[in-house]
Amino acid sequence: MEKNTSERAVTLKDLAKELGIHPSTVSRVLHSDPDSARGAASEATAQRIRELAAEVGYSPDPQATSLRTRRTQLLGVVVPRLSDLVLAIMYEGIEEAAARIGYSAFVTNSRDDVDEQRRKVEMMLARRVDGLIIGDSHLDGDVLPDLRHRAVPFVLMNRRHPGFPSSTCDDTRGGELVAEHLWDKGHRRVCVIAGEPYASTAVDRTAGFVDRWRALGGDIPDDSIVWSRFDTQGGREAAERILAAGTAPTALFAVNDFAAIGAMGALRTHGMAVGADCAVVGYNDTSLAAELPIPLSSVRSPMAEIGRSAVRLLQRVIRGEPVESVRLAPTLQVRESSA
Amino acid sequence: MEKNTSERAVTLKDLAKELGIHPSTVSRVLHSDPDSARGAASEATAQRIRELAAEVGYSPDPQATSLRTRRTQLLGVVVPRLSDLVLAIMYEGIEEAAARIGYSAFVTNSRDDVDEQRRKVEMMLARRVDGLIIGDSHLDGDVLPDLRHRAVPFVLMNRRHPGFPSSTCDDTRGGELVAEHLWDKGHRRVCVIAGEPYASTAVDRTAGFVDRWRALGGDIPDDSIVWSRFDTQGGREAAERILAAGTAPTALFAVNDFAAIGAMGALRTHGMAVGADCAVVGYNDTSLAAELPIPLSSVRSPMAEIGRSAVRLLQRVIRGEPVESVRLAPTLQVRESSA
DNA sequence: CTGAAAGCGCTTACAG
DNA sequence: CTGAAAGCGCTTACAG
Repeated sequence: MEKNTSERAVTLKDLAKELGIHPSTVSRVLHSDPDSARGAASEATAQRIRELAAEVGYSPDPQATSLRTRRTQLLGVVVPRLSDLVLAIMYEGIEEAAARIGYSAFVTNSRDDVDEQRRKVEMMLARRVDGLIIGDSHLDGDVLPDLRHRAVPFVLMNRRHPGFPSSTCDDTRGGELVAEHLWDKGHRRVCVIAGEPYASTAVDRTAGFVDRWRALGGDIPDDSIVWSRFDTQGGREAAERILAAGTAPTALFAVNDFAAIGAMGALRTHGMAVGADCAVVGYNDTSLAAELPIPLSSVRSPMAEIGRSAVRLLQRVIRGEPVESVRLAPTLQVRESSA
Repeated sequence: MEKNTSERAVTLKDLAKELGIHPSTVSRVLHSDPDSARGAASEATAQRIRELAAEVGYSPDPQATSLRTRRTQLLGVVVPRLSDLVLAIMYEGIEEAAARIGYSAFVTNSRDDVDEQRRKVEMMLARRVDGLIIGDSHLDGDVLPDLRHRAVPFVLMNRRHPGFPSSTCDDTRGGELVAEHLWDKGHRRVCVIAGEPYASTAVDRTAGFVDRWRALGGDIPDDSIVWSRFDTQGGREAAERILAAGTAPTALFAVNDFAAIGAMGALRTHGMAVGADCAVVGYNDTSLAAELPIPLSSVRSPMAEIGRSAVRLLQRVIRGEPVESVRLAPTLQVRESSA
């Protein structure tokens, strides 16, 4: 039998015919793990089968296998956008963890649009994924109860939602860390570039900061909290609004590194020196933060681990085991922007 | 028939039984497009079928369909890493263009490692994708001839390789644009942060710059070209090497925005003002460039369009039609960093 | 216009 | 230890 280079892939039947045995025997051998022959076939037969399979590069047709077993070994992942570095890193964690347990990850962008999210989820289900990792959950979203009602195995990632299992950073704690740091540095007039109000990440980081700030005795009026897009431009616009509003703060907390970078740009435009005139702290400690011309202080969240942990969580859900949400601890990296 | 909320999905057979007709009739109707009944069934029957299908939310099992048709409607995409913003944006273009023609995109990271690349390609083929978009081609790579020999439909994206169809930016032209710009601004002592020598993007951008520079009458010794990683840290390290080497250049061309940002950091560390003391130009014009504290000049490449174009190219390859590589035109965005 | 049959490539009880 | 059969959910010639 030649190594296969033609159109048609080698099938179980081809192997069986070549060896003069029944396809079911080949199947049995190839699906029990090598050491435990488990009565699948005699060791001699098993060896002949495995040798031939390796020689011709046999790879079972996953469509046929799925049709029979009712499992696709596919994990669907829905994120707002992979061009958000934070989600891209989490996805790398997902891909790695999924591969380790025999799944492939299948990812799609929803642009943080609820209609698109619903369409993409349906697309994933139409593809018959074994489970779903939702990375774009909205606090007011209604797709989750529907998924639960349809008994679809799923977990949330990055953003949490009360009542559903999730793998996230402890964003409340992250906000607290920033409040403590800026308070210690003597800042008393601070503003928060808070992100999108529909995302738990934004809400929790902001709430963690504000609550801790007030507990420390600080004052922070509501109009010091400016909701914004998560990206660089959103951060710049939010900072512009803050600086236009009157007395400039001595420190800014942006709940996202990219928003923080945008804010740094706005400060410079207004002739203010980042660090000296106004401290800036970001969130996620993306690889850029440490390398910026003025290195950015940032809350480090274990992004890849959040992705890996989501996979482990989902695996338990698929198996019907009880699960507990995971909230991973953040740490603060202090750099020149707020030193 | 109730809307399906149980474990088992509704099948063609279920629909047929409910309507008292044969499954093959249901299949025929559901697969011819609505307006052209094309003798699939009487209009009356067709209508009943479509209504019931919509009512119960029938979605055909793609595994069963694939097994029968020998097509998965899956496009495999291999990229170095989605956490590289450039690839993430290209992937968004791929996803959109693929959906438009009835395919789903299935993406994986290879970390720019040749072994990993081979593994990931094999994984994609084992999943029986209908075609492959290779975004991590190495100039010295040998996986491409093997793929061609096995008659796998594939195209390259972002990085080209002589003899294989690709969708890329005209990187040579991009390098030329930068040379012309810096020359016009009066710079005569320039260095190139050149990226990885195995990537055609790096090689072409650098060659385009150098060749044009010399054609303009400029001098650029070989040790002014410093190979580097594509990321921020790689750019910083390269710039450090350049600054340590002796006479500082008056301009730096980094073949990647992130490398350019790292270089800006290194300049600042050495007390040099970006723009005033040393111009910096990047490549790709990622969303960050315009929003940086010192806005970065950058060659704009049509990233999403490169992805979309790769899909169209691949579709032609899958159909067995002749294809021509696509090289999309770049434009230069001049900003404060080199104004 | 519609039905009946075969078969895509697997897995999995069930015999023997 | 191995074979034979059934069936997962589709599509597609082939009849009539």
